[in-house]
Amino acid sequence: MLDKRILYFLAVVEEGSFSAAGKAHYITQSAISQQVASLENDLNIPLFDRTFYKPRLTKAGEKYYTFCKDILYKEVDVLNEMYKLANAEEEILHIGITGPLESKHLPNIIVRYEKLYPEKVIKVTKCSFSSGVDQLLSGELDVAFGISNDLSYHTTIAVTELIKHKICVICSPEHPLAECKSIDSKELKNVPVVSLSKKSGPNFYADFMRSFREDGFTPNIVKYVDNLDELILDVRLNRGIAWTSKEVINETDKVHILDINDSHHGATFAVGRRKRNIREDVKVFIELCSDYFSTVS
Amino acid sequence: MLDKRILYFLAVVEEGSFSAAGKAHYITQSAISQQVASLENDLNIPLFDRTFYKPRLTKAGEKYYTFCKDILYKEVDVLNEMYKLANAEEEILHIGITGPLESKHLPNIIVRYEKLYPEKVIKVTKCSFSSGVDQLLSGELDVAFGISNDLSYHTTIAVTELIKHKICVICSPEHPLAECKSIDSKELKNVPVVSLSKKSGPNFYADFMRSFREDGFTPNIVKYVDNLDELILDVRLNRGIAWTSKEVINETDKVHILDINDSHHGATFAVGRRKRNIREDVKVFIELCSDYFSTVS
DNA sequence: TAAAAATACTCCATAGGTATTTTAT
DNA sequence: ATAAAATACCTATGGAGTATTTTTA
Repeated sequence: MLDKRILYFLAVVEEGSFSAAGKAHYITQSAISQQVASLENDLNIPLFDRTFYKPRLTKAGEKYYTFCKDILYKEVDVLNEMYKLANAEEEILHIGITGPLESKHLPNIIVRYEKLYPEKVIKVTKCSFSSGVDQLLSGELDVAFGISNDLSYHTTIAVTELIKHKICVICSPEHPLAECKSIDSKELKNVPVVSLSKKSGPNFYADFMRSFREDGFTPNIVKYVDNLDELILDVRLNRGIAWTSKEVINETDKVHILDINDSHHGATFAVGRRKRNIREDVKVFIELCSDYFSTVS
Repeated sequence: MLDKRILYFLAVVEEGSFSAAGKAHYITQSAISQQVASLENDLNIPLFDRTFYKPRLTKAGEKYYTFCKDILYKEVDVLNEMYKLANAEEEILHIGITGPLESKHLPNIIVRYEKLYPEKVIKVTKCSFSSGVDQLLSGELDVAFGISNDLSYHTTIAVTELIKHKICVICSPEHPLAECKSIDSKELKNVPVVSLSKKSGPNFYADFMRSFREDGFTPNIVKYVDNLDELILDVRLNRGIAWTSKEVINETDKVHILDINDSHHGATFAVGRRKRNIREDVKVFIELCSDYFSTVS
């Protein structure tokens, strides 16, 4: 995409005169004269020797002609490559996961997705509730699983809720509470608690604390951790009890699960994407998630 | 000299936003938006992903950015080279010669010219009166020696007269006229004549024939030749007599020279250049010729 | 709240046209 | 005599500004 004046210049060279160049571009000789003169003026170098009947390239003009033609030829190739790039769909689907729920169910969803998009490559990244959101916003991730509240906090993220977590309390088998099957919230008032940190999900955390207020007490939090694996480990080591959901606990975790009778705690497992991400396969992936989880619960 | 829109595009990439690009070019964000959009529209390829707060290059956009930057870098070099070419003077002086007068005197003029322009290269070309003019007009020659009348025939040629030819008739030593030192024109009425052809100099020829009419008779031309060497040869071979000038005849030509008492024949030796050839050294060269011949005669 | 981009609308700078002169062929 | 280029002058298109809305951060 060269300056129009250069295209006129090239036409003068190729047509042999300003008038002929004008005809070739369906404009007047006058316009060609003016524009080429303006080009020469900007370059501060004469391109034509006008002392003959028809204009002749100066040596500088010859150099410029070669240079410009070369650009035009190369531009054709570049534009072709660009056209291919523009029409080639992104071949990677970047998925962010946060915990064991994804580990359990994601393979089933991916199998369906790959049937629809066999040429796509899937890259899965482990992240926290908050880093998942950040990476959605920055474009590093196409979809991120997590807690509905954290995903919903950003207006640019479209959230699709998948299943409601069944909130429970877990404790070490050595913990006194390991005797019970269920318990009332108030009885947990002074019990040492391990919690996910604010950093790992600001909204999850705010929600968590609000729920305690609604339950009518302030928890005795003795330790903060940044992810679920650490949380479960600390519970097993009997550092405290923890609020979590039944869905994320496995047999192998060797922790005791207590139902809570009157809790305001709650969380919804969801998947998010940037609203303005227009990729069709991303939307389809989320539909697949939605369909899958509707049959699971 | 790329399209202005491309410079805006590059600025958006480098400044990181349309507004910043506007500031960099002292125009509004609106203008940048419009022009970049117009560029994308012409290319029919999006250059930016506008779904984020700030624009991000698409893959095609990255390719285009690299391509355009590359052109800009190369253009700097090309313009430098062009600037040198534009300011470098032409190093060759093309001189056209027609006969022995130049062979005799040109070396003396060239010596003076070379003192003034030691870096110039001189190229000498033998030509006829008419081809000398043609080559002046086409630019192949910078200066051409010849007959004033032929040079003057073209309004675009500046003619500088050098010396008037002393017209004489030459004949073979075996010719009856070889007895005489001078002769009246009318006595040559029926004598066989060799003449330079019309082709070798249309105006010289027309002039030649007009002079005969003024002398009062039509010459008995038996042969036409295209240059002086052939003319002298034919005279020596006694094919006929010939009108020429004393200045172009040497001892070694072994022809007899007759003065003519009442001839209207005449010719002026001159040097011509294209009027619009603005080279200083060409003008100086002709001044040197003029000065030189003013001292010779 | 602030900053960015798009867009509708407006204005004017300049690309292009008209008419004429000059010059080359 | 013809065709070309330059130039003065004029017209109108499109580049740039203003104001506003929408969106992101």
